[in-house]
Amino acid sequence: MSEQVTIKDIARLLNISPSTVSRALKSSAEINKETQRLVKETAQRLNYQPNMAALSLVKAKTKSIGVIVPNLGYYFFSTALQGIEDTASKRGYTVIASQSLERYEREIKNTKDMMRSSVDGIILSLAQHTKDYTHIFQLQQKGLPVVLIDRIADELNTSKVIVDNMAGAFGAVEHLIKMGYRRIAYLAGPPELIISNRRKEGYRLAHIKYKIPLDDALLVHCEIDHDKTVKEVLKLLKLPQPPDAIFAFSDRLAVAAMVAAKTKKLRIPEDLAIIGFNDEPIASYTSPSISSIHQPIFEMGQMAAGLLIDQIEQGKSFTPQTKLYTTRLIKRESSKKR
Amino acid sequence: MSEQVTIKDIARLLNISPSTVSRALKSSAEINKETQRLVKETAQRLNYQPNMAALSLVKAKTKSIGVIVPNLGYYFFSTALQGIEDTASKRGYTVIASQSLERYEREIKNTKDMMRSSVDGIILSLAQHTKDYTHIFQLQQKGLPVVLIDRIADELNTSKVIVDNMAGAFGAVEHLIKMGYRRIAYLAGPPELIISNRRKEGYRLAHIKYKIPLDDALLVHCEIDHDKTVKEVLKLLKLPQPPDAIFAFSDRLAVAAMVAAKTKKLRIPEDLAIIGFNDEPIASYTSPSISSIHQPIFEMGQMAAGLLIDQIEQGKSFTPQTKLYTTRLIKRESSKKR
DNA sequence: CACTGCAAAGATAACGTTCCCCGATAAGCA
DNA sequence: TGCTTATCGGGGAACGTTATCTTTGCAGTG
Repeated sequence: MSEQVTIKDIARLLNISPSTVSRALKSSAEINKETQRLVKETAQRLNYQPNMAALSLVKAKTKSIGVIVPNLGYYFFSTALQGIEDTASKRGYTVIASQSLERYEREIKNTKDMMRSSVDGIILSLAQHTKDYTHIFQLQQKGLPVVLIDRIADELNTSKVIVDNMAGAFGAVEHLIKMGYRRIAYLAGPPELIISNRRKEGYRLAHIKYKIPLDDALLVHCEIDHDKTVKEVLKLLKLPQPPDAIFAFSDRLAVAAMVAAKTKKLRIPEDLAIIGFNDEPIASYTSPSISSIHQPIFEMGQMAAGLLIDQIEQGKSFTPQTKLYTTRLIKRESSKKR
Repeated sequence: MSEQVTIKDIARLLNISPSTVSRALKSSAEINKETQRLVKETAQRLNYQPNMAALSLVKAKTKSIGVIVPNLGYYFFSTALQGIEDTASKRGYTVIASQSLERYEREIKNTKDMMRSSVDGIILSLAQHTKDYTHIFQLQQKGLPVVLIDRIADELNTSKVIVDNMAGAFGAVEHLIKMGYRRIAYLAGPPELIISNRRKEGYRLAHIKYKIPLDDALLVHCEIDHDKTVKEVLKLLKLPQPPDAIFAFSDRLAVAAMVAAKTKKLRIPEDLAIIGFNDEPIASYTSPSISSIHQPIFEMGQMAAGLLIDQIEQGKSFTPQTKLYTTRLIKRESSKKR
């Protein structure tokens, strides 16, 4: 139950004043080298740990950043969190993570909680249905830096870390086309999701480039829910002119598509090719394995934390930046040439 | 950039002393009802938020708890975290989550970081290879309550939240036996994992009860790694007397087993039945869907947080408790009668 | 009318740290 | 010798809150 050692304890022990100890510990120039050595040595010996609460109080900074993501169970977010933690810890910051569980109200509550625990800044990925941004404006009004990652909104003037969704989708669809598929469905995410819409744009452009007609019947929006998605895909497969390939918004949806196809006894990829997005581990666990679009998620997390901390430390002289990462096509069995 | 409102501001505005405001806000009995109303009202109006740093300083409590788990990408841990956040937030605590990524050194670093940010207590799930517990003893020596969840160690005298692994495994194997399978392999986790060993015990007992001979060749340990597991299962299937069923330590391993079986063109469950553990979503996404052992993960998280906070608030009068949850057998396609 | 008792609220110290301002000592300079 | 100037440290306030101790004012009592 050892009481925490404080600066005062060290001061008393060495018969110097607390101010001196404080300055010695941060290697201030106006303290004798010898004294500094002595102070640092005893601090070490007594296992002195600075009291963060006191520090926060006087500096009005907590050296902690908040992270709010839809769901840490998603591969994307738990991986991004690893990247965030990585640079945060390297730069001396603590991470407070929370999940909105895709619910707008929870996102609000989480931001409020973050403000209460007075983080120095927030990394946010919007919940599925968030379309009112007053909670974020409030943060900015309070002077709290915000960085958006992946699930961004154009209306917000913050730093943003994203992947080139349009190019990624274009590449996926182009790949399917080159492999000989012509009737390609897009299993989109919820219509509110800006990233899903960007991918739709890429899907569209690929069709235009290769002069393949677009068919609205092949565009279906799905909630991020396995069972509902399976049903949507079954409907798709019952069309008079069913698709011969599916480009899915995420690997999870791609898996659902595969399940649906299997219940209809379709062969993959011969009868139906599938490609997903994210390059989640699950994509390579299925049989056949699922082609996907890879994003550098860990690095994106690192970048988000870096941008946030830069802004925290530079203050209002910092101008929000948008970092766009490029994707990589991962070819697997589910999209082989037919 | 609105400066934070403090108790002093309210005091100045109402021409009363800060002490009065403080007491009024916490509804102290020795403050006039009318004054209390007034204070609370203006606090509300000015959107007063107590300064946590100041509070921590005077109370020597931070109202935050640390969570260290192997990987938030695992369904178990992200779900448990939801439960933890749920009761923590209900009881006024902030959660600081971090991942050891199954690495012992990271677990150490994380505990150190937690001590630095002076959390009031820690919920921990051990990394795969952790077998030296000095970092945990240090925490306890500092007077920091610790609760272990799922990945526990018998050597540690802390509260523990676990599932009855032995009974769960027994039920899984018994189910396979009742469905007509006789040569059941156990795809165990790493040998260090106590929960894997408990499940082995259940596996063993079921064999004894039903008088089925045990065969060491049917017991293989796997890292928590898809590809390696696939290889292990392929080896298993090449045995002179291959298994007709597999009980996997986790649903992830079960999925790997299924992939391996499919490359050998085995029919599931006719040629090889499979049952997993955890009842992860992935288990129902595969085709055929995978039977599994369900654990009340969210509730376990809630319980862990509850126990921890109880201990934090009761101090040393609290005696560590172990909460044992029961599992539930979820029957799906992969273990149908042959 | 003086005294007691009590309700209500003010004053002050304390938590651990930093930072600004000042004091002491000794060296350098004219 | 008397002055300035570094060099090195000390003193004390401040950050926002709570807890302990006092003070104030007023009603009730005999």
